[in-house]
Amino acid sequence: MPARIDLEQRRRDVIEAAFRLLVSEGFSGVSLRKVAAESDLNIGSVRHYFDDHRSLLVAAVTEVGDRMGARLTRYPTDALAGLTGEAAVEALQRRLEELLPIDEERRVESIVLTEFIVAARVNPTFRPVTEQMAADMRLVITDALRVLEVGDPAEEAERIIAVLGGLILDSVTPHGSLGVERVRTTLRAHLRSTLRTTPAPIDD
Amino acid sequence: MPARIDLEQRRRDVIEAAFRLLVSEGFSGVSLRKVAAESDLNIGSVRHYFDDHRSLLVAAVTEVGDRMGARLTRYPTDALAGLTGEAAVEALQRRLEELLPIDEERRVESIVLTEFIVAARVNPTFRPVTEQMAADMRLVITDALRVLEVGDPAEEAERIIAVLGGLILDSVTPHGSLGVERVRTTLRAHLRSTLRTTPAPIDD
DNA sequence: CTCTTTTTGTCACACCTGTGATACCATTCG
DNA sequence: CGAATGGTATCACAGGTGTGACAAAAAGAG
Repeated sequence: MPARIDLEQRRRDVIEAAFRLLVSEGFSGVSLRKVAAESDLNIGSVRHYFDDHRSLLVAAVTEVGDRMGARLTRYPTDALAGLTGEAAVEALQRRLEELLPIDEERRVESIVLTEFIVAARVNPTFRPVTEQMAADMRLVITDALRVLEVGDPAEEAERIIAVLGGLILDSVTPHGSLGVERVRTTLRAHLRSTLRTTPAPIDD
Repeated sequence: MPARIDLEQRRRDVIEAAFRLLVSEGFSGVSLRKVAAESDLNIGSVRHYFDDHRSLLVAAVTEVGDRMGARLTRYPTDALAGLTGEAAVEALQRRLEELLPIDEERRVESIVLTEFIVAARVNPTFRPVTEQMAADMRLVITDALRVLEVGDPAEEAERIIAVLGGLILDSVTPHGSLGVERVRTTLRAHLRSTLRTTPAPIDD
């Protein structure tokens, strides 16, 4: 059987093309014909690697989910044990910056993820992936805060998740001109306040 | 000339129908024919009140922008002057809850706004409105923090905006099962920390 | 070589979209 | 009354969509 073609690689290429379309045209711009053109393939070929339009999209959201999951677990939580003050802030900051659109690669993933999250509101097909991601994120952050001995880790994790989500949406979408530096410093400020570094200078 | 029909009211009805479609089917579900069906009108009538598909959407995003703007300026900022502690938290909380999807009306507006914000990333048509909204929000919150004599109001406003955005996205989208109560308490917790009420109970 | 299986390519179909161009109705004005 | 105008209703067209059904090509297996 002629299996010259690396099937997995081809699928990856097609998904990558879908990512580019997601970025440039948004969710509704990802049609089979456009994906075929973007990946320099015939629509017949694309349909050979993906049964459906739907299954292509599911593969795409799964891919971005996997990548985000990998970013989440890149740094072991145990390594946070014992850290305090600015060292704790920096360690946590490094972990969470993995999820922020601070470079082109992460920007693409953030956009793709955002498009799917919004699409999932109406299209239940994508919910398993987005819900799994949200659950993983909640768990990892909560655990990290617990190891760092933060009071009420669940509540503080909720706030951090909200901050992350807001920052991602703001910087990905062009309504606030929220630059990379601003995103990072805003996150850092929030982490400092969460970890109760800088003991609240009250000025009166 | 037979002007029996209240033109503005009709336009409002159509926009309301567009809102319902935005909620139930998302941005790409808002077609002229569907809007016509949803508003119990003929497509010819819809096109009589709105030249374009595009101009209908612009009218819709403008409407939601106006409503959000009204919510932002509902409470005068001056009324915050002199407030401290829990009173300040509650006052600010009440203002900001206007923007959160805490009831059905606000939920619809949040969804509509979210759909347009995401759409605006790729479709520059909607940017003027979304950018104006973001600017207004930034200004109002910054002013409020200034009146409440918070240090570095701009930076703290940025964080509050991020929290609001994240909470809205999380509660509107079904990936985290973030209930109304949880949204409110999370916001309140953040405002308490911003206004430095509850002087950080460290437990060791 | 032939056979088999993968990969590519092409039609056609039904459906939905926005839109241009109308016609028709109804009501108010002169 | 007639006429003008706001409102309603259709039709047709070009363009895009996913998909079913194929055929053609290409390359390893025997």
